[in-house]
Amino acid sequence: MPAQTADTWTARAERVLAENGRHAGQARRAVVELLAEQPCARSAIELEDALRASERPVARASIYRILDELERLGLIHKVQVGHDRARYEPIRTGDGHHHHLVCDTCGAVAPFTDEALEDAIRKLSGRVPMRVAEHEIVLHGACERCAD
Amino acid sequence: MPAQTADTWTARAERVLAENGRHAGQARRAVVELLAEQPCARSAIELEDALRASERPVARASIYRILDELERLGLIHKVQVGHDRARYEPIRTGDGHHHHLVCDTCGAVAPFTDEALEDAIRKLSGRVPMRVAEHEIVLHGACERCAD
DNA sequence: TTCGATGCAAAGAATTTGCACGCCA
DNA sequence: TGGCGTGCAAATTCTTTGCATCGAA
Repeated sequence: MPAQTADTWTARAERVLAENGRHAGQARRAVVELLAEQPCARSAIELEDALRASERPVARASIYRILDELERLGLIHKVQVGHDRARYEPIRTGDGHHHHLVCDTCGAVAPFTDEALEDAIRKLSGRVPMRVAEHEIVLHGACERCAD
Repeated sequence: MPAQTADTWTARAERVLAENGRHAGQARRAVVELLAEQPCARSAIELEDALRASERPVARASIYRILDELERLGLIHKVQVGHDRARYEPIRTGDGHHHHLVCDTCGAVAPFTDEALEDAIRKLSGRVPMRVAEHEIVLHGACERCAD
């Protein structure tokens, strides 16, 4: 049940923030709750728009600061899908990590997972001249709606 | 021999440009030749710096226009490695396509290839709710120099 | 001589920083 | 009360556009 997953992440986020001596501001709470509801990565601007339309608008600078902090605390991932701005999404402990499909026509972003792909990455990581910490995979193309 | 590969790409670029009714300007020639020498993806700013230090400086706006045109003609790829600016690299017909390793410490970018990975992507592409045209894979971590 | 090519400056868009004030622990 | 939290405006950085001029076919 996705609602519970969201709650869990929200709760963990609040806890981690508190443990790190952060006060509980309203702007940050609004951002955390909004992030928890997202099905996939969102940009700072998208979050700002959604918040402006809500009951708790948050200044753009605050959004960037909050996102930056959440990333440093390991609560969200900053991903560079599409050829434009950065996007952010919660790191949930339950569901494994996923990658992204990007429609180059309408800009839609959707998640996908593939174990064979992860396996290939794992094996590959040992053979490469680098200590691999993360990986990011983006498939570009036309989504079902735009392909027709 | 890499020099020949570079020559081949340069020649193809000049040909494609001519076929599309483009005049042969000096700024564009300088950019094309510089791109041909690069071992991996470069940003517009990096190209500008290299050109300013050379005998044929090119205005930044011209560099962006040239890169944009080369991309539209299918001569270079625009890739979003790292969490920052866009990078560009020639599309050579000979050597297959590759992906990127990015050092999060020093920012270095290096290419790698892996057939198992490509295979996984090919198989995956059919199962996904999208007509996949391209894919981009980036491994983040610490390069050999920075890992020590 | 006709367009494309290019430089320079200004405009834009995304992101960051400085500073003063407000609010939580 | 002290320090984090937040908003607003200004500053940065990367990229694009407007416009006048130069150069290649």
